[in-house]
Amino acid sequence: MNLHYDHSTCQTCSQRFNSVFCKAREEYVNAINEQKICNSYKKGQVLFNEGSYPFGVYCINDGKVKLSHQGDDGKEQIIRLLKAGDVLGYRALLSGDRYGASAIALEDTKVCFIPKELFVTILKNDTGLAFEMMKLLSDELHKAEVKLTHLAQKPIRERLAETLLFIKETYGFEEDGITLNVRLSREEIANLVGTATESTIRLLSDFKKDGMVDLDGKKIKILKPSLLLQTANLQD
Amino acid sequence: MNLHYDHSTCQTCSQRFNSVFCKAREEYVNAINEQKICNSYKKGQVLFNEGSYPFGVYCINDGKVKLSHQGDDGKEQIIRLLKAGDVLGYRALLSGDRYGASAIALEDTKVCFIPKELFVTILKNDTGLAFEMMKLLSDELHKAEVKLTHLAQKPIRERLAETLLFIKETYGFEEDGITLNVRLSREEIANLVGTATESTIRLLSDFKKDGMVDLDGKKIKILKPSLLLQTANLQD
DNA sequence: TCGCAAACATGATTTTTATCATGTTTCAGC
DNA sequence: GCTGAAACATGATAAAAATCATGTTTGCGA
Repeated sequence: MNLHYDHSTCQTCSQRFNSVFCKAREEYVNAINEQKICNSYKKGQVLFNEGSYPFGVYCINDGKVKLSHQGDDGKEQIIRLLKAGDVLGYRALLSGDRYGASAIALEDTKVCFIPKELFVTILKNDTGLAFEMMKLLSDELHKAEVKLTHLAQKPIRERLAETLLFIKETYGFEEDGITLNVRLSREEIANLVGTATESTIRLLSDFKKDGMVDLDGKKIKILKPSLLLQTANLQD
Repeated sequence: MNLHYDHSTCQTCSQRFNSVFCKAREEYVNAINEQKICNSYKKGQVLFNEGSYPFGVYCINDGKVKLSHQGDDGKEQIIRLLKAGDVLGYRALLSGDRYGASAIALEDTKVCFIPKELFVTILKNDTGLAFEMMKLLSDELHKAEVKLTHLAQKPIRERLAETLLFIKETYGFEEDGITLNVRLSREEIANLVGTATESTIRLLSDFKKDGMVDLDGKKIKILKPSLLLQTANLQD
């Protein structure tokens, strides 16, 4: 047991400067602190399932989570990658909808749950937070639209390079400064890129041959970010 | 000049029951009525350009507009189709960002412009409208995520069928009850589906052979919606 | 209404990507 | 450390889709 970890108050939460919720007025931060429910999820465990109704929002205190949408043929499509400080579950709640995707822990993860009523009450009374939520939604919408365009127009090689850079941006490196700080299977990377697992494996081998990355099991080292960026062929 | 058309007041606007803005409190509807600027755009004219900064939001009074995003290689990707009552330009404004896409009139279109300051003031003071905006953003985000998954996982034939049904849902039929009530070039349909123009032309011919649609220049008639739906292979 | 450019159409070919098959490695659990 | 299942890897093949080429139609402006 890790005695240094303490999520008993939002005031001492390790994410108190990262989350959107830290932008709420103090009285509401206190209310969240009183009503939140903290939970731990082991790698692979499900926070919520696509198709079920939301009863609150989640804030990641520590760990990593994937949001994945089930395609019509049952194939997974990873929609978003989330890290400490990120909020999830708000989309369905604000739409008044079922969850459009499932949230699954990519590693052992600590999460605070904020009940729907409290979340809505705060949004109603705290204009600042409401604007933050609108900004968050707008940013996500923009990212989705860009990804959509790339999915429609770019070859898989470019999309894989872009995805590796995206993972780097999201989770960063380990202490060595080159190893991606997350363990994703080839299949998960494929489901992020939107391609077949074999194509991903093959292209990763190519990237290794080209000296852009190094592969060591699930560990992926980014050797030449600039070459990857060039391969991704991003203009905007 | 059409004497029957009158957009002088929001109270008599033909879209006063369709737009999100009609959900604002009365005092704000009056404020919008005073400050809005109405404009007409001819087919092909640009309402705003990707990359420029927003200074307000637009509400379509009459007509049709496409929102398209420029891919890295300059190829158009149509992100959204808009009709009377729809609002556009809010995404960039709420993100504090440049426009992520250009808005172009698909036919002669009448639009009301609402200045940024007014829009923000109303959102700050009218919680109901703020929630409506959050719902709007959430719904758009959900649609984008579903489209993203389909783009990644479904073959072009299914996506074209889905797109035709989507156009039907958005713009409906002409008086005859079968002709899609919008003129889109094959290239535009391709840029909506995310494929090459030739592939779209070929598949439309196939659909015609299969008796699902009829083609008469740019007019597309939906003969068998149920067969199209089956071809689209939608589960959700 | 004539001419002409753009849009539409279709065949041939090439490229890209998925699928299938098969072998190897890795790693969790005994 | 052994073992078996899952993940990784790679070659061969097939399918899907883009591109290239060429001809036809359409519709707009002079």
